[in-house]
Amino acid sequence: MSPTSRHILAAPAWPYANGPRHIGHVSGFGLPCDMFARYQRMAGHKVLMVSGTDEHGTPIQVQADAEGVTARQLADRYNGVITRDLLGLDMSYDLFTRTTTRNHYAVTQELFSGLLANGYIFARTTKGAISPSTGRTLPDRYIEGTCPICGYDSARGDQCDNCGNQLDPIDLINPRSKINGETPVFADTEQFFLDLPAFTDVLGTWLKQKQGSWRPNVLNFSLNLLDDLRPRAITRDIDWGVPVPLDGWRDRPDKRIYVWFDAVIGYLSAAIEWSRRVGDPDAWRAWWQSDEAESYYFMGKDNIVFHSEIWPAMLLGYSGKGARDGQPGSLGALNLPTEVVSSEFLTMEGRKFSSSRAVVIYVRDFLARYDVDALRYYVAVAGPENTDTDFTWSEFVRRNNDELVATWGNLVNRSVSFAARNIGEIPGPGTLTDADQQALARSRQAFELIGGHLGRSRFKAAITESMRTVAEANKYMSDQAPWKLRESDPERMRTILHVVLQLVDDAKTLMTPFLPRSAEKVYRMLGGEGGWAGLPRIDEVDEDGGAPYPVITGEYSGVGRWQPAPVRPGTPLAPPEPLFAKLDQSVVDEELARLREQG
RNA sequence: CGCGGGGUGGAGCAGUUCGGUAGCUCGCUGGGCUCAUAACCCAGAGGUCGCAGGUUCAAAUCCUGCCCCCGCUACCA
Repeated sequence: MSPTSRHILAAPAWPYANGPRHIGHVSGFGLPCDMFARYQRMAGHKVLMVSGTDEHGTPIQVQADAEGVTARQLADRYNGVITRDLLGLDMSYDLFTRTTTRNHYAVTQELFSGLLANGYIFARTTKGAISPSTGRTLPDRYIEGTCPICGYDSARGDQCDNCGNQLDPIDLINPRSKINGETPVFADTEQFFLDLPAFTDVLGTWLKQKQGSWRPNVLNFSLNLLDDLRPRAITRDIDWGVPVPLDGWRDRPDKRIYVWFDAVIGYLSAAIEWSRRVGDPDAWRAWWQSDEAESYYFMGKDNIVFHSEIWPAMLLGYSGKGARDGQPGSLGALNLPTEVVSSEFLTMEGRKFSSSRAVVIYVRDFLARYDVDALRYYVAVAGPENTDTDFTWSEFVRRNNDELVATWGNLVNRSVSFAARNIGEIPGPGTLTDADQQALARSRQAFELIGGHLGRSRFKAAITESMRTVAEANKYMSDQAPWKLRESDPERMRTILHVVLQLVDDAKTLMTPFLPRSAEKVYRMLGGEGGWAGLPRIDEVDEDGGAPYPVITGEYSGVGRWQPAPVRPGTPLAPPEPLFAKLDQSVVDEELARLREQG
């Protein structure tokens, strides 16, 4: 059974570097993407999972100003924080980098230049809001004033929250900056625009091919947007961002490429950076330019438009495939996403996550108190895969205790400790009964079934099926009751234990994409040597002697395979430590109290 | 306002594409077992699928209208 090895790009959204990650940030797309990538690697495919921190844009600039630091300093800080958050989650990035690298600047400018050369980017003068004290673009949502329609005095620049009407900030009565209260100036400003309407037909043809394979929340939404594509400004009056690569613009301190334009390019630039770091500068092409290559993008529902319309339009335009055709840029033609996988949102105890209102649990705080696999299990089984879901501490404790500990943790514990105390090693099989054969066959069949779910990003179905497989192993052990045979039939007892431990070993493999760290423990428990799950690490790197920065990377090839592996009779066994910690009910009250204190 | 997603036993969800006596996990009740982190195994109770109509021999599943929650609506990311 040697499936054709495919090249699979796993592309999780880039976290914005304005603060530490909370579990809402990572539950929708980060962890699911990691589960997907881990499965695909185990299935024998060549996976490239790249991402990084998204560090440009107005919010970081504003926050930096407020703290009296530079945008660069703020980005450095949160790049470090987020990198550690994601490492703690065992996210198996081949490269987790950032958007403030020279490489990323160069790739962004190349995409810009290619789109410009093909006529898909044009300059236009528009009237925009400018902060008089800084000269920077003041985005609509940073402006408030009195609604010209209903008179509400805290209308936002783009919409009135009172009457619901869409607004233009220039129409607001007494407009003011939400940043510092000053009155914005509406001035003519020249910006570059991406000609999205030039891609309406190509995008429509492409999206319609995805009927039946993409989740409906992405596809229906994206198809609908096609009717109203308009040119989108891709530069801003700001000094924090990628410079516009044109004479007369390059050195201007007041014009930069818009953060979203450069952020999505990160998927490509990070792949290129990874290639250089592994010493094979063209390696990225296998994931971006081969007809057979596949790419899967994971994000929250608020980012669908950037991944299903804008980024594909950029890829098409750069490749010379829009309404005006053109030539591919110097990198060559680039592939469109195979699939855009969007999650819905996680809420927290019935409310939206909000750092400012302290409705939040940060990844680092969570991991300081609980197992990473307890969180990964919760996200897999109860995450916002198809609908918004609510994280509650009581549900977390229940899922941990009554499902993860009771079912999987206990199977490992009862089987390994029984075998360790009564035999001391993995016993060999005697004659297998029908029940034995059947249990082993069911376990083998689970690989295809669960693998199918994982390959289609159906994580909830996959983990549920995995747990069902574990429950069947528990039932097999109960039915066979080896503890009754210690005196009467030790040979039969050894056979049963052999089968049970084989089931445990299989289940460990099935659990690896979801719960890599505990799978690693079970692997060792059963005598495995070397690495199994492939855990990431942080390296300090730099570019040509520039300032060092941390990246997540790791060696994930040659680790566990998605197939049963025979246990080795004779392997010594020791009574195990519990795989997962059972949580006391008081955890719920403590965490709720902590939330109240913060809020 | 428009568009998209969701509204299924106590809790959390699947099922709705191709309509046919409502399914999973947990909890609950009763029983069993004792290898195991009072974990494991068996049996049972519990819902008519947001609301109101309609189509059909038959609807959670199709059609119409309405209500509620979430997101997007393009210079927040």
